[in-house]
Order: sequence, then structure tokens, then C-alpha cells
Amino acid sequence: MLDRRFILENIELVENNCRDRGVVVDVRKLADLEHQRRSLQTEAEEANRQANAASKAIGKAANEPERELRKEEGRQLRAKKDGLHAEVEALEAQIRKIQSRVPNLSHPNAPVGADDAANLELKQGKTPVPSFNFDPKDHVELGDALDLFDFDAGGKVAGHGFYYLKNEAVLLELALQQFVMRMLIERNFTPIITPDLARTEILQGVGFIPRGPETQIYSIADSDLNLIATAEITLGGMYSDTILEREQLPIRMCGLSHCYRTEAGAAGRASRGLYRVHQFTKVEMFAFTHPEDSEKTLGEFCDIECEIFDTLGIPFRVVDTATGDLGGPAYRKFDLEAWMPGRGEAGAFGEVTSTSNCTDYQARRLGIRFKNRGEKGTHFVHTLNGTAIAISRALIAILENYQQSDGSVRVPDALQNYVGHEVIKPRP
RNA sequence: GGAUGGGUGGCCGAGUGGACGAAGGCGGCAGUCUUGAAAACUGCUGUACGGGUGACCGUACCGGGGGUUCGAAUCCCUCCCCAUCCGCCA
Repeated sequence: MLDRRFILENIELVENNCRDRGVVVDVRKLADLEHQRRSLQTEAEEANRQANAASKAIGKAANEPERELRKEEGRQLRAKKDGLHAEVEALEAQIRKIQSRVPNLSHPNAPVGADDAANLELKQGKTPVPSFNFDPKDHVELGDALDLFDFDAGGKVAGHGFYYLKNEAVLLELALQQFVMRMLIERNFTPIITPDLARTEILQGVGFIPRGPETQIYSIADSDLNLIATAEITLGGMYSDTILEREQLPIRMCGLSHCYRTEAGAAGRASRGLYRVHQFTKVEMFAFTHPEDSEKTLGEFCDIECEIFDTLGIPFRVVDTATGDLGGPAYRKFDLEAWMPGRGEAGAFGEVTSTSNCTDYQARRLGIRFKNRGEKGTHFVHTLNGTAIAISRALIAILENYQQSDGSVRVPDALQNYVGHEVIKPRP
């Protein structure tokens, strides 16, 4: 959520930003309604002030007739206030509805464009794109041959988009969790395992919209709970409605959770195998920072993601996400796209991580502030999130890049200790 | 699932329908004392919105919503949340 006063004072800037982001919001109308609301609010406050004064006068009234006169006066003033107040509330609801759709501002260097076609490649990882002297398989074929997944059983038990991991795929998932967690602990992240469910209010604070027709979120019937789509939700919610001391910042956490996504409207998109699934495991980085530190922290998150994929020996590129592809809360977003030899005609990059600086957009809705010692007032913190590892997509990248001509898959050096062997071979 | 007890300021915690934006404590800030620090003592110290260049002023806020009343933290209704105990269970 953007600050309302800021919107009023920067109507044109906000309008232009909405246009760049491809979001249709009537900012002028919001401003009109807010001006109306303010003047009505002032009237209502004045009526209320008079009513309060009348009430106080009752105690001092000299006699019974005067007391009754004052009471009647009070009644009328309250009625006037109630009427005005109701109008204010109605306007407030309209304004909030519009305001909640206004996206965050965009970093001046973020590429302007309607969709991911406008994303800007910033750099590539250390590992070169492999060239095979055989016809590489995609991860579904590899998984079939090596008995790593069961999509049929997943479909039968839970429906399309669910799957079982088996054998070395299980060890790889656990290995990736360990590998990433340890790396992040060394970089001063507090490791956390979060709930996989969260209240609607928290989802909304973080910027997700549960229970709409286009929602990405599974919700639990007869309750206020939803399956989380990312630990960003539960990590962000951890400090909701909190006033922190300046010295407590930054708070850096890495959270392990399952992630559940309905993928509504995604049917037909490139989504073979593990690429677009309803459930996966993810380790998410999250930080609450001082506003001055968020830009630097975003760079750091991106560097960590690069280091993870470099260490895993997976080729990737980093893209600066275009304004139209940013999503509501993000001010700037970098994605890592890993090379997936089995994707598309002859291999393609596919998104594996994403890191965003949400500035104060989430903090405002979640009510997360800090104060400086000896200074009046509070300020909103900045929030950042970044994927350390999304297991399902990492598995695709590992299997497809590390496959060998005999159909086996080498285990990345960094994971061998955790997995327990160097090569995944077909079972005899 | 059953039974209780709770939700009040940055935190803890009191609060008879008007004196309450709210005692007291902690924490924080400033000062006195001290070579310095600690301790002790004194004063100040909530948030949001609106108005004024400003010292300030106004309004709202005691879990959410509704009601009673001239007036509600306080009384009534309703919803939500939290804690503890019992039962069940990995």
C-alpha cells in the first residue's frame, strides 16, 4: 500500500507508474474522494467537539430545565456527527478499495515494459551452458528412467500438479535444504521453519489476494486460514503490528516451508513435469531493514542467489524485471533464470529464483515500524524477500544439466556429502 | 472437541458511567550528583489523522463490530483472538 498523502501530493507520478506497470487505477478519482472525505471528516469532528462540550456542560447545569436543554442539544449534535461519520465511512471504503490496487513505485532503473519480454539481462553465472554430444533428455524422462518421481500417483491422489518424489530425488531435496540453510546461517540469517498456513489478514498485508476468482491461494473451508504460497507470507507476518528499535534492524531470516499455489489461469503454459506444480518446498530469505539499507540488501540477496547457483554449477542469467511484470508490492525485482536443457526446443532459461525490494509497501499494511532512540514518531521498515532455493525448479536444473550420455545424472559436488553418492544411476 | 481465564500505551499492569489518553512499574530521553560510569533523585516520554511557519490546537483510538446513554475502557449484544487445564493424537 502506498501512503495516501504521498499519492495526493504526487498524482501524476503515481498515474505514470500505474501505466508503466500495466495497472488500471483511477488515481484522480481516489484524490477527489479523499478531498471530499477530509472536509466531511473535519465537519464531523467539529460536530463531535461541540457534542462533547455539551455533555460536559450537563454536569455544571444550574437546574433541571437547563440540564434537559443541554441533553437535547447533545442528542442533536451526536445525530449530526453520526450522519457525517457514516458518509466519511462510505467514502473511506471506496478510497481504500482503489488505494489497495495502487502498486508500489518502481525503481528508476527498472526497465519499463509491459511484460517479461522487456526484462533486461544483467549478467550470466560462472557455469557455461553445457553442450551435449548426445540428445539431452528433459527432467521428466530422466525421472522416469531413474525412478525419481511419480506424477501418475500424484494425480490420482491429489490431482494434476501434485507429485511424489522418490529415491535420490528425496535425498536431493533434503540435500538442497541443508546446503542452502548452512550457507545462509553463515551469512547471518536466522534459520526458521514457518507454519504452512496463515490468516487471510496476513496474506493481504504481504500483498496476496486470497479468495478472489483469480486467486493463486488455496484457502481452508470454514476457517480464516490459507495455505501459504511462499514463506514470505509467514516471515513477513512474524513482526506484524510491531514497533522495533532502530538497533534491532536489520532482521534477516531464512524460512523453510512448503508452498501451495493453485496456478489458476496457468493451464497451457509451459508447465511440463515439475515446472509448474501446486506444491513445492522452498527456502526463502527475508529481511526487515532500515529504509537506507534496502537497496544494498537487494543486491546482497541477488548475489547470494548467484552464489548458490554458481556453487551448484548450474548455468543461469540474472534479469532486471520489467515494470509490467513486477507484481504489486515490489519496487525492484531481480530474477535468476537457470538454463534448462530439456525446456523448449533446444533448451531455454526458466525462472528459478526471484528477489524483491518491497520498500515500505508491505510494512505499511502489516504495521511494521521502527523508532530511533530519543526521537518522536516512527518510520516504516523496508521489507525484502528472495528465493534461496525453490526445490522443484532446482531439481529440474540439476537433473537436466548434470545428465550424462549413459542416462545417469551426476550429483553436484556441493551436494555429494549430503546425498551420499556421486552419481544417480538407473536401478538394476 | 470439553472447561475456565484473558485481550488496556514501546513492554508489564491498575481502572467505582463524567475528574481517563488512562494510576503504578519497566524501558527511553533530559537534568542533578560523580574525575568518568553505576546507583540515587527530579522532570519529560503513546499512535494516527486533520489544522497552523511555529510554541501548539482539534478529533479519534483501551481486541473488532453493534447497542444503551447527553456522556462508555467501564453496562448490554455479537464476533474474533490469546492463554491454561482436560480429552484425543504425530
